[in-house]
Amino acid sequence: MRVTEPTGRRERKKAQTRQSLADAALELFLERGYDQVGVKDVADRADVSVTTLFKHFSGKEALVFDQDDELEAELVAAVRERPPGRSIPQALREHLLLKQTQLAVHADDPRFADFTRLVQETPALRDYAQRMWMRHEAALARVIAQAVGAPEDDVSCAALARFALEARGLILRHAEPRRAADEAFALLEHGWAASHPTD
Amino acid sequence: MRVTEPTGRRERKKAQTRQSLADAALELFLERGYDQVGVKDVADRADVSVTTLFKHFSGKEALVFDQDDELEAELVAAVRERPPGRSIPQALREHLLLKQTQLAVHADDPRFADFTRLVQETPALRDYAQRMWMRHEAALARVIAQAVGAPEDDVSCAALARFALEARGLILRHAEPRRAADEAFALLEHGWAASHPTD
DNA sequence: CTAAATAAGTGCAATGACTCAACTTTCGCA
DNA sequence: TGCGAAAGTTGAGTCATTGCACTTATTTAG
Repeated sequence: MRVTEPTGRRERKKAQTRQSLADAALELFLERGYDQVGVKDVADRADVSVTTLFKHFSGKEALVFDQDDELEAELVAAVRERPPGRSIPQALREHLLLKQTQLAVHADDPRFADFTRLVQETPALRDYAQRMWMRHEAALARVIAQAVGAPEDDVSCAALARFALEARGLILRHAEPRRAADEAFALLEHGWAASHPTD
Repeated sequence: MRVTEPTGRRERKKAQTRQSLADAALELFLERGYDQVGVKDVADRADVSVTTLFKHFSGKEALVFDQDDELEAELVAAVRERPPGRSIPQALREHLLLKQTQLAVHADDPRFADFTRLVQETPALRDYAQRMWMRHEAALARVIAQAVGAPEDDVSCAALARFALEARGLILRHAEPRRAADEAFALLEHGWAASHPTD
């Protein structure tokens, strides 16, 4: 009964069909556009049944985003392991910008460029991505509270967490992300500094 | 060709069926719970066809919320007609709290209490209500920008608008709304004061 | 006052995402 | 080897939402 190491052919096959589905989905969405592709089409191209598709992914939108856990870990790390002298809002601003820049860096990879364009141009996916980030609001609030020694359910920490994540949407839609981030976070940094001068 | 006064049997009938639908929906949702009621059931009780239902309401969730325009007007007014000496974040905090308190005031009306409980306990409705507020983000951002003489698309104004509306969700889920509002808005008030000392 | 324009409402079929129940196949492991 | 769990399948079904063709009532222009 091993806990680590997935071990086995079975798991590999499972991972493989999952991957086939994700690949098929991305291909089709890029070819025809998200709304022009049915769940059925994706399942067909991956050569599995629709039911199987839903055993692997919680919904149509999830076919495109395979991150989630990673995302939360990075977010928490950005706060917990921020360099000394950098405030929490600053650390969050930099983290969000970094994630944006990562996209720009891969801009030469046409796959990546097309993918981001797809997400930005499809309302359903844009919204899903935002909710995906918001899903980690609680975790972020918790780590902030820990960092400043506040109670777990402290409202200002929860507020900072939500506002910072929400700021991502603001940054995304603006042509000049850096400037947008600075202006949006100015609000949070000053406000936060007023009650937590040292963090 | 009259512009004011809707005048006419047609409009009256239309308003009536709309009302029947809203009433039927609320009754059924309270009786059985939102998810246990189909759109068909609502249409049947109001004695209209499903197609007609969708001519009156944009979706199932909309059956419960008949406000929207009013909401935006009040929000804009709260900023534009704020008493002298009160900052914009303060005005918004008070406005949101007022809307909360309005519910508490009607707490003796069992209809109202049940209604709010229904909304809070049904994820689909909770989310819809939040999106309903967020729909006025742009309008709020615009009126804030006007109030401080900033360009229409100023990022700090957009940020304040979004954060303030988003704060509503935070306030809602806390047991002590007043305190939650104070803590969440402290962030915004201090941050805003730093760059707009006089508003 | 009547006829044409307009708008409300109906019935029905279709689509598309998602679920369920009852299997069959395929591994992993004792 | 052989059993049980996990992966996958099939097929039918639910539910919100939309499009289409049609009827009926109400306006309104002439």
